[in-house]
Amino acid sequence: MNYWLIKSDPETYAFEDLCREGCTAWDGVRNFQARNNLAAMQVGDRCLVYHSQANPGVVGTARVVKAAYPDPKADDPRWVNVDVQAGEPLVRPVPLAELKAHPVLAQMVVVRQSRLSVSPVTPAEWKAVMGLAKKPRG
DNA sequence: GCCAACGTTGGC
DNA sequence: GCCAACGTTGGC
Repeated sequence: MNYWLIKSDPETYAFEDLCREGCTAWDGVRNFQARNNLAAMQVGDRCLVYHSQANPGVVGTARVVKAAYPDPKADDPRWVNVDVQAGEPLVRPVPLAELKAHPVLAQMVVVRQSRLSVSPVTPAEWKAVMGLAKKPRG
């Protein structure tokens, strides 16, 4: 099982929207690197859901329930979607500033390459984020 | 609103 | 194939 981070602008589609829907197609990715990451996802993989823009940070988790398939809205079938199911909101969201300040998490792909919308997460990074999410304060 | 990083486009 | 110009994204 692998870990990933999927990014969304909450004004467009927030984690709360995913929780309300229960499950959604993660679509609209038009970047090769992000596409390759989507294509590598397997059913059962876990995702951190990250909000960009105002208050950037990790806000919740999700699970991959359907592996990559062509994005019906794309001209080119090589652009793919996956379906994800809402997991749990983090007890305390972890802001980007805390990722940057953390010795392990500062190395996360999303921190180093802020424009990449789908990125891999290592088990150690996942664990560290979950640890921070349980702390009452940074 | 500004700027940096990055991707894409188009001229050559 | 190179590179400058331009557009987009995201953090601050």
